[in-house]
Amino acid sequence: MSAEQPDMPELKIESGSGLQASVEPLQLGKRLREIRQSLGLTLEEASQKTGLARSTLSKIENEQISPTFTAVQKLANGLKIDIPQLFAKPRSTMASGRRVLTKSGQGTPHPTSTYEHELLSTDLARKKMVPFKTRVRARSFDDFGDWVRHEGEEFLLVLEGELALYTEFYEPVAMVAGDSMYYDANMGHALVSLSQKDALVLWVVAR
Amino acid sequence: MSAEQPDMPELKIESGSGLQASVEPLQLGKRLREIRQSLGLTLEEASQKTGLARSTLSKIENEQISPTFTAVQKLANGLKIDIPQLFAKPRSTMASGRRVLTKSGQGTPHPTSTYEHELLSTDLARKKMVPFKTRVRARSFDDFGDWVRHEGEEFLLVLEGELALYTEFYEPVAMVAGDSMYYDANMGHALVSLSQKDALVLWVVAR
DNA sequence: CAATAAATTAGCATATAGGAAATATTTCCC
DNA sequence: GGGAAATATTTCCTATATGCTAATTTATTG
Repeated sequence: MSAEQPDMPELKIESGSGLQASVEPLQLGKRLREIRQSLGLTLEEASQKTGLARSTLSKIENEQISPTFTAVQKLANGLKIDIPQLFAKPRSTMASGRRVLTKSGQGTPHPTSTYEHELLSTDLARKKMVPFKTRVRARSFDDFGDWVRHEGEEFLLVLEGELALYTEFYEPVAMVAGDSMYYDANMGHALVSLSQKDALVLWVVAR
Repeated sequence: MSAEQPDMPELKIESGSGLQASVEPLQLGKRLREIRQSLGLTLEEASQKTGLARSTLSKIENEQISPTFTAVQKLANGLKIDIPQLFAKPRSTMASGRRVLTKSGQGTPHPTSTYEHELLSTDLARKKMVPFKTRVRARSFDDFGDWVRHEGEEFLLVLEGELALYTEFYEPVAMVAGDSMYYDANMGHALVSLSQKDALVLWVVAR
């Protein structure tokens, strides 16, 4: 990490987690039981599939023991589930019909020395994407202390003006309104306005 | 699924996963060491933060023992990482410095009876997001046979004109240039131009 | 090269997980 | 309801993870 002027300083672009410090009990046992039962398996069958003893499975499900990592691997392997999924919180039936409107100019402001961000759809948590409009104040690459770099992929659409996109591994490229760019955000990147007026862009980030 | 006029018929919107059956070794020890070192912690410091003995940490990192799940919890807790992340594979395509520019109007056309899509960044595979500009030809909700519905989440920004966004669980809402909307795409949705000229929007979908 | 810090290993004590079999509980059929 | 089969839980023993202390090895640094 470096980025003197990160796109979004305090805004952690994280996956679907939302809160992270939430010390949830994470009841592995209950979780496992749900999975096993949803597969229609008895302890005996699960035992055969995983190579773990019936009794061990029972104890794990009842939270009487804390399984070893190798045991967890056997579980995941035998029941055809991947480990992150095992620990991911019970995915709140991600159906939902969420919807949030942001009227023009009514986003959440987030100014920096080089960019002037307007975060969109901020009152929706657990988004896969983070959209924001940005007015590019920078007029030279030197306005940035270092490359901006972060996890994920980024889509950029120029809304107004003219600008140059600097990227770590390519020559700078000029862009005008209507042009768009898709790039890996861990590659250093930075925008510089070329027009008299600040260029305006739409940015969408996905982790 | 229903959608007589799906946003993007043949285009599979997939995440960055790609293969899934890859039976990776999942070397927890190595992973943990990376994390600890990237935090600039010594074993002793990590020990204090996690409550696990120095020697135990060493053994775990060197894969001499298979940590208990409670140990893993202490690890995750003490080092401020969440468990799924601990087990997520080291993201293969992680590095990469992909970049693709689409000049205004140079996207891939994809017309339907209600929408006129221009797909952006099409020559980049395995994207987390699928961006496209769309000219909304529909002038009435009846122009659609049924709701458009698909996996994932969708971000919508109105670029030109005026339109109404119909969604399954809400009243229709009018939007003008600059307005944006974020919604779950499995909720039925459809756009209808209200202005004389067709409205123009930017759409970004993430699975 | 010396001095120091950090990491690995060893040995031992203890807590706890894992496996096999006994016991308890539930399910289901008559 | 009773009894048998299936399923789950508990018991007991062994294997192993964890903590502690300390010794040894391996970086780091001046």
